[in-house]
Amino acid sequence: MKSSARTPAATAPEASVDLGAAPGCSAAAAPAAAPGRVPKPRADAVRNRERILAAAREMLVETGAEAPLDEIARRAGVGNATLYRHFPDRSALVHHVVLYVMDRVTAQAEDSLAEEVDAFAALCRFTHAAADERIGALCPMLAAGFDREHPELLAARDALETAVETLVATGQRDGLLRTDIGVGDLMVALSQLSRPLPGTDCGGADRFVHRHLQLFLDGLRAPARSQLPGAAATLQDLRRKTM
Amino acid sequence: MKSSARTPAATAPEASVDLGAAPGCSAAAAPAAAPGRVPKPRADAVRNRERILAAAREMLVETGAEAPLDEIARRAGVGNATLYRHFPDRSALVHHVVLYVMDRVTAQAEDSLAEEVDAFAALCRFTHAAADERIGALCPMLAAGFDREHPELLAARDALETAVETLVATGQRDGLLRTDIGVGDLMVALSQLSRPLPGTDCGGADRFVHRHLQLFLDGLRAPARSQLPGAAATLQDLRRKTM
DNA sequence: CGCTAAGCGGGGACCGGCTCCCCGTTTGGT
DNA sequence: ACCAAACGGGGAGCCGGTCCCCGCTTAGCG
Repeated sequence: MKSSARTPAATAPEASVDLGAAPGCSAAAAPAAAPGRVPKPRADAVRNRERILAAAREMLVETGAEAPLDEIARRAGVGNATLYRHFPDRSALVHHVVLYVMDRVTAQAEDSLAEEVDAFAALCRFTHAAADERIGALCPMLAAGFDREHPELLAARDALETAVETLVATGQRDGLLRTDIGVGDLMVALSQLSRPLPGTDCGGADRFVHRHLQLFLDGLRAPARSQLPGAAATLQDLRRKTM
Repeated sequence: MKSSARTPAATAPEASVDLGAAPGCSAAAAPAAAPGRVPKPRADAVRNRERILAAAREMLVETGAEAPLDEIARRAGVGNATLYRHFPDRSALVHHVVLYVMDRVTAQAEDSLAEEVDAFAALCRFTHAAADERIGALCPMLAAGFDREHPELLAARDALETAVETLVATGQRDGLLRTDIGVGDLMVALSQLSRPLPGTDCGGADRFVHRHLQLFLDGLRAPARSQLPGAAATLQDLRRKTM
């Protein structure tokens, strides 16, 4: 691993999008140390928050971006009010889930390159790992409007992009990866192949995902077996449509 | 090409699901011949029916299985009442769209095998053609419950399956296609890769679909470049989850 | 050229599901 | 043991989709 803050977003309570550090009054009571820091998070509150986040990730992945919030709450084992207390609205929830997953995927990209024997092996490991993180299920949410311009999101995206870019470039430099493909090709195909097919509770399809990714990766190997139509998909191409 | 009624379903008005092919008698008068035969379809009625079907195919492909029917009507340039007059409910409409597309894809499979130089070339042609027919957009609808057991649908599915099965088997027999994959692998990956990514009006993504399919096909070529996890996906595997 | 009814179009009522709030109750923290 | 932060369930409000009703258009035919 090398850069990009990892662990924080994953588990830490971390102030919600909205609550800024506004309250100017501060010097007062015991719990609040810094100027206007929220007094304290209660133990079960943070636990519930994480349960909700986990359930939301599952539901969003299975059911899609328009999964009923009440159902997410039910699955998390909390009342719906609790969910709305932690995340003011749907987009806030999606926002945090997306950040969480992107962060983990970026970490996978960095770890893969650092730890695998060659760049192609790293690419394979990254690809399969990203699929396990259900990265494919996220694209619909990213595409579905919402927070396109949010700085946190942009930062996460950039981190992911550079990590994968490095992975691809290294593979091509070492002659292991065909040179007529771009980062965009990898990311789009990865998203598509790992997308859960609706209707199934991602129960059986999963068995196949890794097979198909492996087949795709075989097609990516260095001696190109065919000439591809169109031009390599760059990051700009993605940006214009996916984000 | 070899079997399976083709052209009829494509353009002909073709009796709706409900009205059976009862006409045993024929000799009688001009409009109403047999007991309760519909007198006649009016010219603009059949034209509207086709406009609706075409618009529905577009919308279902772009927006997904839950596209608003009123919007389909609007795009077809007819009133919503007209749509409901032709297709009593959503599932009837979807039913016809699915049949139409499956029929065309089956035809592509048969033609490809008959006309291409070798089985792998046939497989490539079929795959790209099926993507152009937006077969990927259909799976969600098939999965979304509805008419799983309808005989017309089962027949269409069987026809498609045998056609593709032949394609794959021939390729494997001739040593052009790796033998550790099954029809299911091809169909699922094809569906996934050709699925429109939501949010985009399938405008830009299309450019990439064929690139990625080609990459996947390269991975399918005969000297297998890796060992695949899991077992080849058979038709039974698909049946249990996709239909 | 005019008749007849099949077909058309738009507006609106019904309905189901999702969002979000309110208030009595529980529970963690000191 | 106290207090307030947090919880949970129930329900009002709302939005969007489905489907029907009625006056108008127009194809088909003598």
